[in-house]
Amino acid sequence: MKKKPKTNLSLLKPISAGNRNADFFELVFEVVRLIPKGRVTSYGAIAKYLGMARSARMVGWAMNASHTYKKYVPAHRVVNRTGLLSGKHHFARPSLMQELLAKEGVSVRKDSIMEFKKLFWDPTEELKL
DNA sequence: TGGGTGACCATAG
DNA sequence: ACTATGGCCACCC
Repeated sequence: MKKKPKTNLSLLKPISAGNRNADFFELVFEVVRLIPKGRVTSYGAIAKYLGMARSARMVGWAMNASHTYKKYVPAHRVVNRTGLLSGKHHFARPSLMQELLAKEGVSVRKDSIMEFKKLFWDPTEELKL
C-alpha cells in the first residue's frame, strides 16, 4: 500500500454503460452481502464461487471499491484464507475491522480470527445453485 | 505499449 | 513447518 488510491467511480458504472468490471464487482458485493452476521469467508472462496478461482486478487480489488457501492457491503467479514485480517488497513481506522467483527461475536487475536474454521462460511457450500 | 503492483491462492520443494 | 514461485487481471503510471 504505497499510493493513496484515487477514487475511481468508473468501476461502478452500470453495466448498461458498458463497464466490464461493474458486473463482476457487483456480483462480489452481492455475495458478500449474503454472509450471515458472525460468519466470515475468504477472497478465494468468493472467487471460486463466481467461477474465477484464480482471480482472488480481483475480489480484493472489489473490496477496495466496496465502500462506494450503493448498498451496504460488510467487507469486514472477508479475510484471507488463513483467517488473517489482511484488509484492516483499508478501513477508516485499522481497528475498525476488528471492532465490527467483535460486535458480531467474532473474536480476533493478533489480527487473526479465532475459531476461523468453525465460523468459515463457504458460498460454494451454502449457496447451492 | 509495457511494466510494476496488489485486502490472494495453490503448489512445489 | 516454511519460503519461493507463478498465475491471475484491473489499475496506474
